[in-house]
Amino acid sequence: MADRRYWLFKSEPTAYSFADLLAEENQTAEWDGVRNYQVRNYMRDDMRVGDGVLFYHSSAKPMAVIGLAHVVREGYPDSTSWDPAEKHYDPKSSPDNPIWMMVDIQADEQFARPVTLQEIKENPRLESMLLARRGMRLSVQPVTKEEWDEVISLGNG
DNA sequence: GCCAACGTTGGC
DNA sequence: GCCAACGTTGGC
Repeated sequence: MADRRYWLFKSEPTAYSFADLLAEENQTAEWDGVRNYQVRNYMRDDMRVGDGVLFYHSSAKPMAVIGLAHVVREGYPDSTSWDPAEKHYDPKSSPDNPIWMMVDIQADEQFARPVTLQEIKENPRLESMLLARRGMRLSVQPVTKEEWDEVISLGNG
């Protein structure tokens, strides 16, 4: 697993929380609904089975990384994109020309305590985390090995 | 509830 | 191909 990569997935817990993921069968869910090209490209080109996922609650109390998951299925077409009944329906997408991708993730563990956005911003070892950057709105972000290790040591330390 | 940041859209 | 308008994100 020398080239294992790490990611941060954002979710508003009122829409989908880490507890929701834990409640799924096999603690596994499709990460559908992504409608941003940069994130689509991460999912299509860079994510591999086994990659680590920091699960982050946005617009929440607290705003924090709350637990860990990992990728269990690599990028494949997001079927919700061509379903008119879906919230994130995109008429340009079809089964023959999918446009949007999703991956599956499986929960590993909830942290002993949430690692808040505030402490991430205040931690010099995490100052380069994309999450802490002004205006950074990507719902899926790459995370370095150093950042991954530091966040875990805060959450479980 | 506000609004800055930023991606997307569409007129030209 | 430019860029103003618009919609969304997401912290504050």
